[in-house]
Amino acid sequence: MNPLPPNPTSSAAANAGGAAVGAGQAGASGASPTFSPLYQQIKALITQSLQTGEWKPGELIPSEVELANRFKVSQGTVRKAIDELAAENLVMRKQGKGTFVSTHHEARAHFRFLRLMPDEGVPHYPESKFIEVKRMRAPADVARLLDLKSGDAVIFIKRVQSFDGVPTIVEELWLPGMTFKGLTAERLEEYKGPMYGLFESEFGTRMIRATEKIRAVCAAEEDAALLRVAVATPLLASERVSFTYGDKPVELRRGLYSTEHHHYHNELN
Amino acid sequence: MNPLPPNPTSSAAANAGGAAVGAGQAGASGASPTFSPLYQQIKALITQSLQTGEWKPGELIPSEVELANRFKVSQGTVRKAIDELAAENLVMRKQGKGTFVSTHHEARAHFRFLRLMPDEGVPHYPESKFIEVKRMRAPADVARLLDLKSGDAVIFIKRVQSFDGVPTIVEELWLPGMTFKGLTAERLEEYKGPMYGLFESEFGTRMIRATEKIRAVCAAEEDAALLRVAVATPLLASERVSFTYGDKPVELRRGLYSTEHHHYHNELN
DNA sequence: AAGTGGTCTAGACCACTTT
DNA sequence: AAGTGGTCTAGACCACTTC
Repeated sequence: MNPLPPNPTSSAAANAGGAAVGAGQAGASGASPTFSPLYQQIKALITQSLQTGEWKPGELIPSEVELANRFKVSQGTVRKAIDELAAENLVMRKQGKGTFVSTHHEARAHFRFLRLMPDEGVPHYPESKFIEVKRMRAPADVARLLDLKSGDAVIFIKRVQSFDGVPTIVEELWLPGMTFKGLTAERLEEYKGPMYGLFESEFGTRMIRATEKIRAVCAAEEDAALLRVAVATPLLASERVSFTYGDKPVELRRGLYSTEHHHYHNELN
Repeated sequence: MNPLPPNPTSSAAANAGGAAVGAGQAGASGASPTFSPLYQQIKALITQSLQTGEWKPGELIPSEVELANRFKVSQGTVRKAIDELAAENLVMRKQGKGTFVSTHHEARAHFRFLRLMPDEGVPHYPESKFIEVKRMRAPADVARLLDLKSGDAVIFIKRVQSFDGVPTIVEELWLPGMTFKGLTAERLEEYKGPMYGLFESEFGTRMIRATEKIRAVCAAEEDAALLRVAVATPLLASERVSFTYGDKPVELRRGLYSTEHHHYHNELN
């Protein structure tokens, strides 16, 4: 679209040759209502290819030189676009090898969204036990957070996670039924590794960021039993909404964390 | 130091003119044990000027062109150094105006380290009531976290913070006595604004990052009274260590947060 | 008009990885 | 040797702010 116009408007700087990208600028002279820098346009195009699956998680994307040729911009401009994507953890650069699409199938990815750390020793990967998996209609609060209509189909999951055999997390998840059609208890149980890896590989949905709200609560009877703690033990209550491309919410997760031997870790910059 | 040598080693690339910076390279030919990129060396030099107070919080630092001339490198190299400093919140760039040293005397800085948000409405700035301010000897655990020796002089502060008149946070702070010599209850009470602003202006110590550990606990009698909640109410317990330049720990803060009307907010990327 | 940071280009060489 | 990302330079123009 908009291929190689004279481009008289005040947009890209020394873009002498004329560019194959020109998303932000209307054809009219003078007025440029929605201007955005070239590298942002390139970044959007690359993100689009990530979203559509042209390059899949774990795969190598084209080199900077190749992308520069494709988009008819300089390598430096592509570099700046990829720099931002790397900062957002959408891709990973490896010197000498290339740039790879990020994936949740990695040890280091496991603790990107789970900030619960053991008080002593290195973090281990938790073991999951599923309590319940069912389809249901979204309650009003769930629907609101997932950008659905009240009563829309959702998948509900309840599970307990244990570290070294010690039950530590009990959590409930709600997923949009449309996006995760065909997700069953069997597939969850037979799948080894993080749930986000399953979502990514089997349902083409990659979580790229999340917001979390945390409070302190008292353990109710049922949760206390699952975590094997006394009733009224104080627990961390986390409500997490995860987003995929386009800031679309695709998971609501409400967890109760026992902080007997673990703590929630955060870095403030 | 090391001014304008022929610089035959394999360090900076097209650094044709010879550089005024050459920190990483020993004069010997061949071996370069602790090589670091030019822009990292520039970044370190700028950080040093921030630390020594050559440019004070809130002030304008020299322009990119000026710094490029001073360090005898290109503007692009200075730019990359400043880019990283801006990403770490040590400086703030403002197009057309210049680059400013970050300061805690800003509305937006107040909630950089305090992630407790009201469930409804916009965050207000809390009111402080000091319960206790005294000098003491550092207990072993405090000394360890502040990189002091057990028994070293520390300043202890206990206070309650209220939002819109509702007591919400009770916290205890420990500060190295050497760094904050002369800090008294009077100065704390007469000072309006965030404590980090006081530390920055009066003691020349700027907090630049922090790590936080959070757990859930039950309110003990004394804390319950201060927060006006029932005994055994679940509270968030935060332990925060703040660092200044050179990753030097200079504050330990243990806080109890009531999550009746507030929650701890976090963004996961 | 002059100065600042922001974007873009073109070309060079370096460090690392693979062939 | 060839290809990749990483660093560095030099020069241009743009958007924004101040004089």
